[in-house]
Amino acid sequence: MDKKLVLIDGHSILNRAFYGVPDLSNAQGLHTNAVYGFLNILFKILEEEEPEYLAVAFDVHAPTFRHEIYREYKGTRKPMPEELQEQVPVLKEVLSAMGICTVEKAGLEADDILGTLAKRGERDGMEVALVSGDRDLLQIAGEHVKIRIPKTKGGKTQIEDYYAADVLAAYRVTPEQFVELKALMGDASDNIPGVPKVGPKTAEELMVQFGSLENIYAHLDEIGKKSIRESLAANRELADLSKVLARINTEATLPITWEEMKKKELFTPEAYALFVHLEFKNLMARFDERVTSAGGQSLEIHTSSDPVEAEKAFQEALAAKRAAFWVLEDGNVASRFMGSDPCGMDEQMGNFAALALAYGKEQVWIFFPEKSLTRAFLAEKLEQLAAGSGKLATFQIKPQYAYLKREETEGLFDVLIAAYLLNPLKNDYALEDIANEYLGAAIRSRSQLLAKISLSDAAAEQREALCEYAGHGVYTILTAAPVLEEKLREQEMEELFHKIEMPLTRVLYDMETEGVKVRPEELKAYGDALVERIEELENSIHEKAGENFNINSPKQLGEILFGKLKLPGGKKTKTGYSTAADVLEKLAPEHPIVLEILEYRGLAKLKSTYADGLAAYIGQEDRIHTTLNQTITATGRISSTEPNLQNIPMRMELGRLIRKVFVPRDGYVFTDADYSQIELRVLAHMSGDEQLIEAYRMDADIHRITASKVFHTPFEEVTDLQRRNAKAVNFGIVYGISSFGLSQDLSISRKEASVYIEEYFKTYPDVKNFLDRMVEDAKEKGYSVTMFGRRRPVPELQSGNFMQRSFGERVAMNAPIQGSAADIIKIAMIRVWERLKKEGLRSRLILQIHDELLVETARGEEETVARILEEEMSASASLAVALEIDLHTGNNWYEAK
DNA sequence: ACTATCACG
DNA sequence: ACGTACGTGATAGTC
Repeated sequence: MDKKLVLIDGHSILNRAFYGVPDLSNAQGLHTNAVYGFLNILFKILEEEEPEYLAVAFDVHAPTFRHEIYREYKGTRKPMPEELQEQVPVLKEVLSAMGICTVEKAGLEADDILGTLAKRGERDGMEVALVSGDRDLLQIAGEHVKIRIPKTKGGKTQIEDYYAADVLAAYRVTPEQFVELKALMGDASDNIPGVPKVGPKTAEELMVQFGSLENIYAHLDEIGKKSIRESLAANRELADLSKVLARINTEATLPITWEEMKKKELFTPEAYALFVHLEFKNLMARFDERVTSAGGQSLEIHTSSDPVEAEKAFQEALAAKRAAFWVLEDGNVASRFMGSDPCGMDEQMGNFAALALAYGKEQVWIFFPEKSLTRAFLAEKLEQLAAGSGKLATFQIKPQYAYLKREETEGLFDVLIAAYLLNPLKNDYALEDIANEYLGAAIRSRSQLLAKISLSDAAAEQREALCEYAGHGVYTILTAAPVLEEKLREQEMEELFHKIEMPLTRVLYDMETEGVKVRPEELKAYGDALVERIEELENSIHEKAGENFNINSPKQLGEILFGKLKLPGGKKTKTGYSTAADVLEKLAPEHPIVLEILEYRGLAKLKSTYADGLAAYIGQEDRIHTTLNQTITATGRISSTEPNLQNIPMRMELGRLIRKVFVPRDGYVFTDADYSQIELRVLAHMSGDEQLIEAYRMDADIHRITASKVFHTPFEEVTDLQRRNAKAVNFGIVYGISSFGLSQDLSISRKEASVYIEEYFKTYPDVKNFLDRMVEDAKEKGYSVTMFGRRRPVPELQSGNFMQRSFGERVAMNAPIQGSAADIIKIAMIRVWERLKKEGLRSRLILQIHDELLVETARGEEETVARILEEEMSASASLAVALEIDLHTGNNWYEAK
């Protein structure tokens, strides 16, 4: 069989990929979408062709790229965007790491390199596949030269192939004639002038009729159209010049040999490390070669189910200065409580698949529970280890408290939490990323090693893979912990880590385990009541529309409203008309169907997300166990998932009623305490604005005071509208004020909004100074900082893009405020939790909703709990203004709020 | 897997 | 001129 050669037009494919793949970037803010897309195309081609030789050609000076759309509209060059520019060297680095030959030469365009190599390959008896996004290359097509043009269609890459015959079929000219076709019609983006008045259509006709430029000029008089004939006659030189320009040089001198272009092993450790850095998760799955965390050498992993060995290993770990453990278990909190009957500790430990232990110099053990080695025994050993004086690290400690019952977190170090604090912007904090980022080591990921099988199944069926996963994982934990600890110290987040985040892991574990009781029958009844009205509305809407359609589909709804009913729409969104609530509200007077749609939407939301959604999470004893995530948000807030209990309806009465199904257990009541405007108070404190601080000292309605000051109106005479506007400005300030945003919120002109903001800043001048300083600082340092030292990187501030930079500015204003408030309530949670324990109370903290804590309070403990909440929440930070608490009790969440 | 929408602070 | 308020998560529809 003939040898195969694949040639790739580097810049052209990178360019294609850039516009075809949605914006991606890694943790450092480096854009990666084009490189990612390029590699996808590359791998697809390699799979299909399986070539022996491979080269990628580049222009020496990055050309000005031509985006199709711009070419169409403007016919001019568009400068290469910075987001793309920065990916060129990255791609070259990746190619080099994979040992792929890149070819570039001063004075030669990539086209010429490709043409030369393609022809050379053909002469040497190779099958050539030339991959480019540029149709100019079609002139190179031949019997053994296939031009492959990738097209991205709806996320999928399809490739058009052209041998010489295909070019003839598609364009009615041979590849050789393609040059002259282009010479006639010209190409503005390539600076080929062409013949005036001759466009693609005319050029094609002429070439089909006459076959060549030469022949066209030999038979000029046979051309029917006078204007074309005259233009051709007058521009002979231009036509000839264009032909020279359009022709790709296939005889260039390139001092490169086939040997250099030989494809080598692509999946090298260097490439793997780069992919980790670029966060190309699915591409990393292609690496089969063994890469390890132990400095390239393979790690010796001991496995055992023998209690004597376990005892010995734990004793050694206890004697070591540092140790790491990792309990591998399946499922989340909720899964521990999903069965019908309340199960005992033994059964709850059933998820426990293995325990990994690492200490000293590459001592790595993995214990698999068996009859002789019980989970309870391992848990006991773990407990003893944690009670020792050494440092003990782990990854994601929260669920592991099921086996490590201690309430103190001193000496414990969760590398997940540390990695989050060091960069809260990441989507996930997998151990392989931590190994790469902080140790420069490469370990294989769970998906690579175990695909989608559960850990307990892996323990039974894929023990070897599980051992690599657990062993390298725990070794990474052991070695990364001191690195992360040092970084936390450097970045002055040690205290935040040890005093707030680590103790909080324990608090959150208890809250999750405790859960919240609901009344299933009432939830069901609530849902049934909704269905009745939903069906009524559905019928009425379909009747008014004159046809049945899916109201839940924005697409179909848009067609009905703006197409069939001809309502004045035409507003926003990329995919079509917007049917969002604010748009529909403005449309309500136009047609009675609109109000019904709005009501339908509201009810459908309550039914699907809350009535039905929550019901699916009810576990033993009618309790719902949410997962409280500590490493999700950019600002330091906690988030709640499966289910989200931080967005239970509140603002609208009908939705709010669902809170009646959240109830305390028998013999208990709810105590709900929330901070009054904590973010504004944080702003008053951090800015030190005397006026704002004074406003809070007056102990009156803050929005009314603000309105009074901003609108120069006596306090008593402030109108509701004035108060509403002042409130919106207060919110706007916290979000990182912009006149546009405020005008949108208040439905006023941007000018008016600007006036409000100006007046606000005149009233509170140091708030303005503070916000400016926050942006300035963040710009200089690259991150924002909260009162307790929490950082949030703001890479957008460096962007050349106005929109992105403006976003960065708003983030820089908001993050210190939202983040400090998050710090404060976290401190309060820890203290409330500790007091409840210390005072031997039966009451439990069960939920946090950003500025609010919900305590399931034992009857008889109401006053004590109220006092604890009041005291700890107001004392959790010492601000220039008081931290006020609103506190209520009730027999359900509706009453207590 | 992505988009639109909407629930909360 | 650019076109957005800050931070989340769940659902349904669409591709």
